[in-house]
Amino acid sequence: MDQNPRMAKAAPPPSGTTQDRILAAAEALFCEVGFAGVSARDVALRAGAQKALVFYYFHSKEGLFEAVLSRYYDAHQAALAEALAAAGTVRERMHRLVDAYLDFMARHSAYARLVQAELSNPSTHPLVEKNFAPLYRFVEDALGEVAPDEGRAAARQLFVTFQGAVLNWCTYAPLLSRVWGQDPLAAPLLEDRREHVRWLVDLVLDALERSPASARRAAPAARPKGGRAAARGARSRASGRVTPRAR
Amino acid sequence: MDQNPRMAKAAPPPSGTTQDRILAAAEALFCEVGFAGVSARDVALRAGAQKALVFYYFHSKEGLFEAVLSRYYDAHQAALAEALAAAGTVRERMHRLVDAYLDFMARHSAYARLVQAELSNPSTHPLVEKNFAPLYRFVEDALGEVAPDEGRAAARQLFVTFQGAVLNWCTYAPLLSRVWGQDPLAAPLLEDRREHVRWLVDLVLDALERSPASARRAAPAARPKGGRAAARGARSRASGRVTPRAR
DNA sequence: GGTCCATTTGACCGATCGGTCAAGATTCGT
DNA sequence: ACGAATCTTGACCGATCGGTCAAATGGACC
Repeated sequence: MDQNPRMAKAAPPPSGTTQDRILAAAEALFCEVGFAGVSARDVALRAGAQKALVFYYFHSKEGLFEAVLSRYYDAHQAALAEALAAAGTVRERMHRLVDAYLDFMARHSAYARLVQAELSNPSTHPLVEKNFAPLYRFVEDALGEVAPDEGRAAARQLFVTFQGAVLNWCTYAPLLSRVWGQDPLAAPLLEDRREHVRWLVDLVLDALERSPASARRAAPAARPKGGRAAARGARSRASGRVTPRAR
Repeated sequence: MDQNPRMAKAAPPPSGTTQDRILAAAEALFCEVGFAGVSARDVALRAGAQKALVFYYFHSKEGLFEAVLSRYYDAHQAALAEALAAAGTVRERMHRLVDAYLDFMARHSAYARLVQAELSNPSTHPLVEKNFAPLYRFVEDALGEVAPDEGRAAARQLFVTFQGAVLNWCTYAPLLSRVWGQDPLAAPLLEDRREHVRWLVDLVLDALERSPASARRAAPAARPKGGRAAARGARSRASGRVTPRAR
């Protein structure tokens, strides 16, 4: 009886402050079993701390979740910003963006699954939205360089498509792994995926370069037609911006 | 968390047997708040039944979840099968498949979100896998008509890409709706999405027809080259394996 | 010494959870 | 009409949940 060593404590050595250890434990646990599946007692146990300390430092379970989420989104946005910062042709920068996204998601697939999981929970997805919105605007700005505002190749369409092409490979990995008998996030299959997404990006960019007007065909009303990037830049407020566009 | 969705108790539609009413209530609740967020008491309350009846008919909460899941997957697979059944060129059938998928997911976006949510839960995703696997093989067989087995345009790559392009539009709808100020699942935006996915399908099919060899470039070994669908059918019937990898 | 303040502890609370049970009510074959 | 099988009820169980609290620690400054 007594304390069963079945629950991995993983970090009983006093690495970092108590607050950091709780945050790290919560991070791991939320990703493993989702928000509802984690109890404050579990978090404290893995952090080698007392349950009450969870509430002392983070006030509530939702506060803890929020802390974990924003830490992740910061890393997420930083990874994408770095990929977009360097110079190069539009095509090179798109490839870098998609590469960085794939690498980040493959490394943090549990986090990606967590976010997708909480999407269905109406009480927690305001938290997700708060982090998602600036990230979306950031990427949409980047896509606005190559894609029109409306029509069947609009920036928002490409965003969802490329985002889904990369993300679902990672979030569906546990399922696909069983169906295929191989891990989609391990070296051979992950590189296959990278090849595919790059191929897809090139396909779309070729089509956009070949006939930029036809891609916009489905858009009915003529729009005021200011500089597209300028209009878009004005829309995204100054606060959320991370990297000024270098072209 | 919040007790908003709990208050839906009185005036249960006397339609159907008690078992059906419980199943319908569970369906709605699981989609609203996920597996962990639903209690047997909630289900019984909404169904206008007694809590013990949930366990009488479905043995456990997981049994109830399994019943809900398989009912949904049956409808899902039926929708896709109908789209693939009719005759036509490969391109027409691919368009119909994607259309049917988009329509089904737009109508059942809550279900799509539920499935994605439970993907992160290792204790429930065997249940999801049991339903996902045959559906995957079914669609992969269809894709095998147009796509090679390996390389950057392999059937499995296209599956994840198109599936993600359609599905994420629906599962991310609550988030995108707030960012855009419009509902992605309502008429105007949903048709925009359909245009985009059709455009994307054409882009890929054109590329595959133009140079079927180059798409397969990354695949080194020459394969026996029997009828692709036949070989795939035999393979998937025989065992869980889909494609032996040579690299 | 003493005092202040952030940190830590362990016991405690009410509510809710999934699941069981024995006994009543209803339906049905005969 | 009668017993058997099926369905329904409400009370009940042990466990766990998020969250609180008063008291104990321990170091920093005077």
